[in-house]
Amino acid sequence: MTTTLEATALARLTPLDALGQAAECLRTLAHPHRLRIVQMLLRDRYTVGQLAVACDIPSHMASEHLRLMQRCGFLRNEKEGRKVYYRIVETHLANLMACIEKRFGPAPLE
Amino acid sequence: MTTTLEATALARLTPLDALGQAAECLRTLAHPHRLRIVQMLLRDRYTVGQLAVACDIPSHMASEHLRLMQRCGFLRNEKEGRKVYYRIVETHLANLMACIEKRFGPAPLE
DNA sequence: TTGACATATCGATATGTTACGATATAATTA
DNA sequence: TAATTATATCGTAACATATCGATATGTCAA
Repeated sequence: MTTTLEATALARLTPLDALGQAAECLRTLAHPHRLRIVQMLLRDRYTVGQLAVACDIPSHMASEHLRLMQRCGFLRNEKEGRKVYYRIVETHLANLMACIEKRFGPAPLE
Repeated sequence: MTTTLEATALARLTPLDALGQAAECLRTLAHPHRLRIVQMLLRDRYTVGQLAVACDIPSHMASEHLRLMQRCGFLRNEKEGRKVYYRIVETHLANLMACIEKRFGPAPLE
């Protein structure tokens, strides 16, 4: 290849290892049920069971989705009796979700 | 489960099939080399070979990444001789990438 | 203390993704 | 025409992910 890139063209690019972290977060987010869960948790906190009902999945699957997102630093949980409430702690998720909603329709009947 | 959700809590949520499309797009984006490619293409158009050099990958892999993103509607290509230039056509990618850069560091030395 | 409930974990299986080498196509140059 | 360059495709092996049923743990209520 004769192709060489100007130094200026490569400047100001996010380093690859940071993009690797970003990719991991995006992969974690890239699931319809997890997106719904995030969308709900951006409005309020919910229990595993409530989220499972809203996604129409068994609660042990909701639990697994929540575990993945918690491992990514998106969520934190609060035990209350035998229920476990989850809520968003990663503040950037609101912006990201807003982007997604702008593209894919936020909710019908704006 | 005793849990029932208020109608209002479920209102204004993006329907699951739209979230499925969103998830597919996010999965396509969720790769460090593809993120770098998108970041570069948001600044200018580049050939397969140039992108391959920037990502330090063989050009047939860059080609594959570009194919995936084109299939998602993110990119379009323009043949010029034996070179093929790619550019962004999905306008929402700029916003999304801005979100990602805000979280993971856009580029060193702002 | 027993039974029901809410959540979490485990192991197995199915499916999807990534990267690679080999090869193909198409355009350019010698 | 033959060799070279740029890109694309194919088959495949390694690896990751999703889902499921079964089971475990912790909490509450009768």
